[in-house]
Amino acid sequence: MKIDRPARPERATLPVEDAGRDRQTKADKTRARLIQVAKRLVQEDGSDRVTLRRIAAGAKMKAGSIYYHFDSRDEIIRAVLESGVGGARMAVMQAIDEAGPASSPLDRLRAALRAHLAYTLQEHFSSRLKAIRRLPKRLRDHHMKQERAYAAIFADLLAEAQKKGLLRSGFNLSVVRMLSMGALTWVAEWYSPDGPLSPDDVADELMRLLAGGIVEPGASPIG
Amino acid sequence: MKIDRPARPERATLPVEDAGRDRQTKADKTRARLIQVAKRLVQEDGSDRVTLRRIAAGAKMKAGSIYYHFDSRDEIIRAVLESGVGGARMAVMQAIDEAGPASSPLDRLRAALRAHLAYTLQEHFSSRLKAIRRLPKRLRDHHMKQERAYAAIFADLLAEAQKKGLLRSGFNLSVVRMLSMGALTWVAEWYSPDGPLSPDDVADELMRLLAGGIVEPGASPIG
DNA sequence: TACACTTCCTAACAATTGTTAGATTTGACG
DNA sequence: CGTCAAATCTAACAATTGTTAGGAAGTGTA
Repeated sequence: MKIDRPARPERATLPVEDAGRDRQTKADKTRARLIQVAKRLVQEDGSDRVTLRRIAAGAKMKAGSIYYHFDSRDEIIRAVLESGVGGARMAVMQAIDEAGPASSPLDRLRAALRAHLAYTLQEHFSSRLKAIRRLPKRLRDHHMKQERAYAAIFADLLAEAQKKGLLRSGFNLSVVRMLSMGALTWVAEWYSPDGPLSPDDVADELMRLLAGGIVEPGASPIG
Repeated sequence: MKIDRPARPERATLPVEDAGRDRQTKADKTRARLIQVAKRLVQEDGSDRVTLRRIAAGAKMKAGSIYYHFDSRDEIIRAVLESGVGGARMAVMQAIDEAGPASSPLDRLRAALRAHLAYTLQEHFSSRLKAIRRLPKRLRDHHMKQERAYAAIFADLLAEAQKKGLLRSGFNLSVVRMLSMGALTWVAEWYSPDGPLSPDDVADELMRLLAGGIVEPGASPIG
């Protein structure tokens, strides 16, 4: 369908979110707006189902005009993914920073889990976008890189806690981390803002689980 | 695009999987084969991306012929969903039965979690299909019914354990259940059969987590 | 004013989709 | 064999998709 690409307005793929201080000015805002609209649509309906014409409509443009800002549909989706994981990363790291370096790794972990879940539910991201295998392969690689960096945050917290002797032995922390992240990622599929639970409640419930389990000590020694 | 439906070969929507004993005979097999092919395709690429022409090709037919067996594409997807959740349900219930009624609820829970994960990884279902919100609304309702019945299995096990005094108090078992199921559901996104871990290993790790948590007793009392 | 550059639109294209009507094949039974 | 229904195919349809070429506005500079 497409074979070659002719000359096109060059446009450095800048971080989109934090536009530093040297404002490239003017309607790079349009680019940001397009990403924002695409983001919302992807959140609502999944990365498939999102068409260029719907994005354009949401940004009060016509579909063809998008190609002035992006080279292809894939690049919009990539930008959306980037914005999503990047945002979560920043939110989590900020939460960790706010806990302070003197805090316990477990407290920082709780803060991180809270931030992660809050962002996930607010932006409704993980459940829709992290289904990486569903993405066309071309988008997968770049996205998984970011995903790994994000996962490393939590891995570091767990490793730190272990190093300080706060954790029981016999656990595969990598598995524990992925189980935990999966549990939180999946929250978006069942959580209702109208219910009695706040996102922090859910995160804390997981943290309690990690802390001591649900089983009464003494009952059924497993593992 | 479509407004009305003319007469069409009637075909009772039979359970598809267990064809009882009164074999409606003959190429209802074709229907089953179509579902099977669709199932595989959905597993591989997600319920979008699966086209009638690909299903037909996989079943060595032409796209138009599918309409002899199904009224629409939606009905194929629905059949696939039904087959998926139904299969998981049967696998889990069988695992529970095999544990025996004399077993501890926690042992039955472990068996159920194992069976759930095994089915999930084998059929690669949850990660692809349970993203219910992504489904067109018409398919959602019926599927969520089945999903609720499936979730009830695990809810019952937890409730039973609680009734027998095996669980610590202060937990929202509903949340715990959904966190746990989410954790397992998400395994399909990161699990690799080539790695050192078996599905049962992962399920057991979660069970250990539920049992006693990862935190050394005495460190950082949370909640 | 005119010029040049940026931004967007119009109008189409080729491809693919779900779907359908009608013809054709298959297979069992007389 | 012939007959009739079941099962599949052929060939198209309307709609929608990503994409593109070329033109039309907008916006500032000389």
